[in-house]
Amino acid sequence: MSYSTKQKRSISNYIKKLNKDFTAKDIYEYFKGEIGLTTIYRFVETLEKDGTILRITTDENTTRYQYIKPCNHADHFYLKCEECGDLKHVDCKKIQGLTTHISEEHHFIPTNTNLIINGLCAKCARKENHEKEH
Amino acid sequence: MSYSTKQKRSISNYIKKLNKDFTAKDIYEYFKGEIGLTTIYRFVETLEKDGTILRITTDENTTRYQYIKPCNHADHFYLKCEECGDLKHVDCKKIQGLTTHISEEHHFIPTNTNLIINGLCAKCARKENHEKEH
DNA sequence: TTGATTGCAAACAATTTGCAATACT
DNA sequence: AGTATTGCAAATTGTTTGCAATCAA
Repeated sequence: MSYSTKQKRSISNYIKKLNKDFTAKDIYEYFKGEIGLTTIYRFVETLEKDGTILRITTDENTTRYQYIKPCNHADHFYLKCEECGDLKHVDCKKIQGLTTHISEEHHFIPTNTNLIINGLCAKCARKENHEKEH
Repeated sequence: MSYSTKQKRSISNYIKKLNKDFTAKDIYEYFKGEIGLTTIYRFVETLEKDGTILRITTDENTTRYQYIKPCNHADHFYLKCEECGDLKHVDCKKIQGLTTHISEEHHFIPTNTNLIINGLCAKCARKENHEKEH
């Protein structure tokens, strides 16, 4: 897709290359001084309506989006560290069959699936262990 | 569970009887003049950490919660209807093995797992079909 | 040239924090 | 009495709007 303005093209290219989810502010920081926040909020909104990007669930209070590659699915799997807040994306195909099966069983039409495993990431778990030793 | 203060008991009773999801402001409006917003935000946060309520996905930019009726295991598995807000609890043992596996793979120590499938429940799907016929 | 788009500044809304008053044990 | 909890006011953070300047066709 080709956009009419420099700003829109820049944002579009950036989020396509980016291999993780993002917030409006992430984009703003990247193009600091080049693109205004207002423009970003406005463009991101149209991208969402287009279906180009997807609004995803997190437990922050900021809106997170993710670019959807034409071939990939709308299911999100995360490991969320309660200590440092890190959100790790996990690719898992097995779970898809499972959720499809359960949905059918309940005559439920799924649109988007979120699996969030809350806990301690490897780094924070290690840190916590060190602290206990002293 | 019994809470030490009047405010906490009031909030707790309110959300248990309420059969839909809610925001901090919803509670505030209900107890207008009786309970301060700050108290609500603070209590709701501890309820979420407890696992008593669940933070759910919406496309508003406010945090929505839903009370979870007690169940014996720490893993939560839900079908969430985007139309009527209904939250159906599903019992599924297979998922436990799967999340354990994913966690180990990433040296992650899980505390609690949430799987939420968003979509249309049977009832709302049926209703939508009827509307299309006219 | 004319209409769409940008981006600053200000408005608005949700949430958090500091702190003094108050409630519980 | 002494600690935990409340709630106001103010601060912070995320998002939206009004509008004049700028860009694209």
